[in-house]
This record gives sequence, C-alpha cells and structure tokens, in this order.
Amino acid sequence: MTKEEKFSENEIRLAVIAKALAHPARIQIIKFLAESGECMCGRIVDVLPLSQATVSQHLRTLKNAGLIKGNIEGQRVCYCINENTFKLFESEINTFLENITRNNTCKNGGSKCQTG
Amino acid sequence: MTKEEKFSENEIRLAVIAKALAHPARIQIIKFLAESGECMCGRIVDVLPLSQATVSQHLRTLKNAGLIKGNIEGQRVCYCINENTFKLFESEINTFLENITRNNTCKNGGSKCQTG
DNA sequence: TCCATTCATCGTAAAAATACGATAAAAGAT
DNA sequence: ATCTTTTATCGTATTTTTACGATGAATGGA
Repeated sequence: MTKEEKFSENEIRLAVIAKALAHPARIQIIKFLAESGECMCGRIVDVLPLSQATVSQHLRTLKNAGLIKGNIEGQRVCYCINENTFKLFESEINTFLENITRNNTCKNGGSKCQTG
Repeated sequence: MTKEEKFSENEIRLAVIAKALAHPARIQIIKFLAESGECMCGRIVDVLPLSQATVSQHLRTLKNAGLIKGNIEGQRVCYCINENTFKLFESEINTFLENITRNNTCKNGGSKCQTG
C-alpha cells in the first residue's frame, strides 16, 4: 500500500532542479550567465573546459529544467537566466531546508532510536 | 588557457550536494528523517516504494555526501539528518541564488545580447 | 546452539549521464 | 551563389546511476 505510492510532485520537482544543478559545468554556466547578464553561446563555450557539443548539451539540460532561456539573435543564440524558475526554486528549497532544521530532533548523532 | 582550468571547489561542492538531492527517493528519505527525528533503516524501507537493497544504496549516497548519519543500534541501524551539512548547504545555496537574482540583468528574455 | 531479524554488500542488468567528433541547419558576409 | 560562422543535433563510446535478487555479517532471541 505505502509501497504502491509513487513520489510526490513536490519531491519530484525539487529533484529535477537539483539534478539540473548536479554538475559543476552547469553551475559554472549559471554563474557566468548571472555575471554577464546575458551572453551568446560561443562565449560560454570559450570559458568552459569542454567541447562545443558538450556545452550545448549542458545548455539543453538547463533549458529543459527551465533554469535558462535562449533567444536566437541572427546566427547566434543568446542565453540568459530564467529568473522566475530560480525564484520559485529558492522558495521551495528554503521551505525544504527550514523544515529539516526546524523539525530535526537528532541532536545527539542518533544514539537514541525510536523505531515506531 | 581558460580551457585548461578545471571547475572550482565551490562549484564542485555545490554540484555534489545537488547530485545527492537529485532523486525523489532521497528527498523523501530526508523529509521522512526530519519528520521522525531519527529512525531505523527498516522504517525507511517500509515507507519508500523501493526494495531494501535500493533504499540502502540511496542511504549510502546520502551518507557519502554527508547529508545523513547512521548509528548501529544492536542489530538495527539508526539514521538521522546531519544538521551541520544542511546548515552549510543552506548558506552556500542561498549565496549562490542571491548572486544570481542580484546580478541578473536579463529582464527582457534575452532580446539584447552583449557578446563581449 | 540454532534460527530469525536487520542491514550492507555483491553481482548484474538496464537506463541515463557525460563527453566528443562529425555533420547539419541557418544566418551573415563576400 | 559561395563560403564562413554559429549552434544544435547525430552517432557513439564510456561511465555512472538506478534497481533488484541473492548472499553475507552481525545481533538478539529461543
């Protein structure tokens, strides 16, 4: 019965964003985009220690997760942060983290174990 | 030259934690541990829609990332949140997110693209 | 001592992530 | 029209993740 229940929407949404952030290259891309405001793909490729194809793949991952947006500008593509998603994520991750530290009663390293 | 630089320690550390959170099962485990304070492995297995072996694997992932602690209690193992890691992560992720929303100048969906 | 319980680990299979060269598509320049 | 630039996608190889049954190790109880 409990076994049959799948994961909740909240948990999945959080995991999806976390997964998109789960690679140093993608963290670096986001930081770089935030610093430079918006910039074209080629600039990002120059900065990252990865090939153009791999960077493009990481950009797609970030785009699929809704963390960045890409606009075609002539032959170039201009990427930028999707602030809405980040704001939403900020709220969700903080709720998550606050619940953990607020509820947590394990101050002793788990030396007592209530099994019920 | 820029290509030769590897990813920074900060980026890697953030990505490592994000990766540990990048699965609904692990989010659920953390939530459940926070709610129940501390509890034995078997309880977690009962709640999750996964086999004992798979849950154990997820627990190891969380432990390796430093997010949870496990204490042997007789024949059982009592798990709990590692609050220190969460506090550190909370601080790091918020710095990361604040920098993004503070610096971000892309308010127009990327219609202007400064390539330099 | 023997058996049951609890949990980690092994072995393994299937799926996903990561990386890159090669190529395609689309735009701009000549 | 042709060539260059820019970026996405294809094909593919390697590694990692995810999942589970089976087994092993340790404890506790009969």
